[in-house]
Amino acid sequence: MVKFNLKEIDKKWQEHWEKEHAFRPTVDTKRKKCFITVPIPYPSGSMHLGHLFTWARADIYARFMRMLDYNVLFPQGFHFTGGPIVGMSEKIRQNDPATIEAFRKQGVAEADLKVFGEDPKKLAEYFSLSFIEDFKNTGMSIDWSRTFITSSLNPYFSKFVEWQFNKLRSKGLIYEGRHPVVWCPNENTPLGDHDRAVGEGESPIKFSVIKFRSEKFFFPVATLRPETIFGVTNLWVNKNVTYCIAEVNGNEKWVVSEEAISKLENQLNKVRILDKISGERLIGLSAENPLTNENVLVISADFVDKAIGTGVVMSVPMHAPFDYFYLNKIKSENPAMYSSIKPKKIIIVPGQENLLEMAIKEFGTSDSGLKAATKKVYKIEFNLGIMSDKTSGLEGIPVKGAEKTVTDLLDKHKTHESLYELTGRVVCRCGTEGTVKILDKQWFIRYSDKEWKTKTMKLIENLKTYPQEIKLQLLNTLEWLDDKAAARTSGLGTPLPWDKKWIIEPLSDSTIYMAYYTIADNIEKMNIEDINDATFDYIFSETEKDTENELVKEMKDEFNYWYPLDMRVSAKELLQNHFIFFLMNHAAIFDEKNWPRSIGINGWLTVNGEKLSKSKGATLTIKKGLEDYGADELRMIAAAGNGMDDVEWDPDTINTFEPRFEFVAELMELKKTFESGPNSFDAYLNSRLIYLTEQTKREMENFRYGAAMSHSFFELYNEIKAYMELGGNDEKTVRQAVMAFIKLNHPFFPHITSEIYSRLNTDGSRIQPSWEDYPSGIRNEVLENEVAILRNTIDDIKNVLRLIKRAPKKITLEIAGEKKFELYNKVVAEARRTKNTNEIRKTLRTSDKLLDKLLKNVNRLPEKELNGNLELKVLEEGKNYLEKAFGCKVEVSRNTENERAVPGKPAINII
RNA sequence: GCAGAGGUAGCGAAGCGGUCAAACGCGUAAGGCUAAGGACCUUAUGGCUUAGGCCUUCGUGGGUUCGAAUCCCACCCUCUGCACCA
Repeated sequence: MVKFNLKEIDKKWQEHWEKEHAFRPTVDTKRKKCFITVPIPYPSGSMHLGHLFTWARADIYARFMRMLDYNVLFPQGFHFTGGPIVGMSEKIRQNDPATIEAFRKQGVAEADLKVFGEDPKKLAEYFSLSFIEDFKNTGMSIDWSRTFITSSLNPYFSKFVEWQFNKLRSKGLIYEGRHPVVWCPNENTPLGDHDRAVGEGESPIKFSVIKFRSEKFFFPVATLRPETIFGVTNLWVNKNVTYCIAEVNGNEKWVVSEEAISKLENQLNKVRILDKISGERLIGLSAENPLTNENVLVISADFVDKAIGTGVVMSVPMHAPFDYFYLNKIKSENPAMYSSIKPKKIIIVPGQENLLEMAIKEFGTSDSGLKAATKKVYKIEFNLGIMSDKTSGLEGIPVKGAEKTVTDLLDKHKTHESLYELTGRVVCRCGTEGTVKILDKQWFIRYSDKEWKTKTMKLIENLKTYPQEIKLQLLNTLEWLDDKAAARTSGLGTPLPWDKKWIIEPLSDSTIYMAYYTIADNIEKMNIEDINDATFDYIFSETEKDTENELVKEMKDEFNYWYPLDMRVSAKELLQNHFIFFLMNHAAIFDEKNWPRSIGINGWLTVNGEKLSKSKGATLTIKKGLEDYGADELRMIAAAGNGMDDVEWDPDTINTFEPRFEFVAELMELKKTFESGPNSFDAYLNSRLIYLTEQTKREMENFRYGAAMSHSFFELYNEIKAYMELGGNDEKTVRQAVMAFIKLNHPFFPHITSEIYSRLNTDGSRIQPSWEDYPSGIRNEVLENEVAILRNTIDDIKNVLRLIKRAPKKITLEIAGEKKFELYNKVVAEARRTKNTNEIRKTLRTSDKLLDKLLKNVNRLPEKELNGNLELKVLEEGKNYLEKAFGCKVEVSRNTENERAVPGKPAINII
């Protein structure tokens, strides 16, 4: 019995690799190279099974490429840039129970916790080291001599990022501008999705503010549909709301709700409150529509919300259900005063003339009903509506285009501003209501740049993507990609070189660092003061200026050898943010020959139906996993899926790992019992080996490890077992099959395969398996068919025995005569061409019972012709197995007469 | 809302025009092996069937084809991303 001590084997080989520097490649221009990366993790917690899924895939790729004799570089750094690490440290210092509990759960000692609270850097370092340990313990073939951290904590890396940003700026791809963000007024910081207690996904939306002039001041109304200004019949205020009269930007007096004041201020307006006035007192005033110059009345309505917009609303009854309903209401309440107000229809939807009335009928006049009606009316009018003849000059143009025309017109009259509102309620984790703030003098990367996008499109077209579909998604993302704020005022990171109060934010400083790996070890040997933009220009560009500095020369050589990046592996959530920036920045900064070659994207891992997010993952850490399982066993996780779908990983699968390897290893120890004397089953197994090797390789190359492993691990194992069972007993064949098993599975399970390989490969010619001598050649498909027939026959016998419910005394198998095989093979040949039975009948021009039978199930015919003599031989050789399995005498013969004997289906007689 | 991916047996997951009642794995059941449990081995696992057969299935409803899990159309449902956030 072979028994493996997996823990010992893991340790043995990990130490071996470490000692040999097995994964620390050097520049060797004679060899083909392969450069692989996975996005740098943010070390704010422990590595969990979700991480392992992605990294195992990268490592399998790395090991596979090494077996194909590539010089493989697979380095790994850590991302310190950003806010959360600092935030966590802060929370620990404040004794936040939830945060502290989360760290304790991951096994962090109290003394360490204390240190985390004092210094965020220590926290990040702690988890970086923890990651490295987990990577090593799971057998990741990472070159640790090139690891680095980001942010100003690593001045060398900061120099590199400064070079990148200076470069982008010099190409005109960075500019200073303003930008609305969701803002926490308490913490004075932008509120990202992760910082919110309520309102994930909500964002600022731009309202038009149109100013209606009245005698003493302006009524600024906020609207999402400025084109409806032609249909305004009145303005709405709320009599129960307190309004402010305020001087805005020095020269105009506006009437707005009290709540609107801080919004205006946050959005870069200078506001001075002059007076406060009850909504009641605004009723009855009139104001001038800036486009139509009509005077409209100010009326009170309860639905006007002081917190939305300016607290002043324009009423467009024919296109807004709220306005329609409330106007009718006050008209009926006070006809004398308001009956003269006549709604105007300014948008026509062909075929839906009574759209608004129908919508109100459909949803009712409750608040929620009117809301639903509004949604419907807006949507239909926006998409299908056409401006009517009551819209001086805009008649006939679609609503879709009218908005811009109207705002342009209003701008010309200087009666239009804008105001951002949130698409929904946002509450900060600190409990404060979020709001919109416009950040001034913010730095942007011009990702909207047409020329840049075109260049990137070219890059993406030449990029190999696994799976294929993600290329389309990248191109689509490129289309809507807009400018991105590149810096913030808090968190770790590298300051902008020309404006040091800004810190470059994490998604922007992590776009080209893969190039940094090629120099990461050497650059730290330099004096930091000697490094400047010229150094990097020299290293990373084509220019062949000479330099005295040998070290810099070496870095240039390293870069030239290793770049471009051959493969980048990640989970799908990074595709439309990190990956697109990564590609765009490469297009901008590097020469075309250094653009990335391929990317591999995987889905999310679920375990027992649960997604492994950061919080859930805390309970499924690698450290916990390694307590129960060997490294290779955990690595079976890579088989969990092939494409971008979320994949469920079933830990029970692990149970099948050890017995299979034990069985395979045992085969070699038992070799003395093998008699030599190859038979059909040897040729059969060889043929299957060739097939499964081809399949495995193909799936490996396509980055489909689930499929690859199912061939290399499960199917191959089954084939070897079937071979033994049917009576194969040739030592050479078994050895070859075992070797194939070891080799094909080496990328997945490097420890145990190395162990078995080293035991088998006693001449010591090779330390690590290679694909150089994997089984190859031409398959014997006819033989494969015939063995399949033997197996089907076995099934059929069992089937029959079950039916007759008694033990057989004797079984005879009669194989069809040669004539039948001739006809059969003719049909098979025809069926390859067409499966149309009438056509086959026509070409063969024979009528025969057998032909009828075959044509009845055309689609069950094999691809290849059968051979009667071979069928006889295979069944003869399977006789031993049959006799043993069924416990009776078995006879195999050829019988031309037996009606039931059909090629591929011998007649079975049970006595 | 926009963009992309997907819905297959008890579960996970292959298959992407014809050897498809559907690979492979897990689970479950029976038998073997065990002092026993685990592991392991054998068999079964859509339904019916006393001779290898038949019938019904691949989100729902249509369509194309000699033939559809696979192609087309519509609908329902799920997942991912949508930016200052790693």
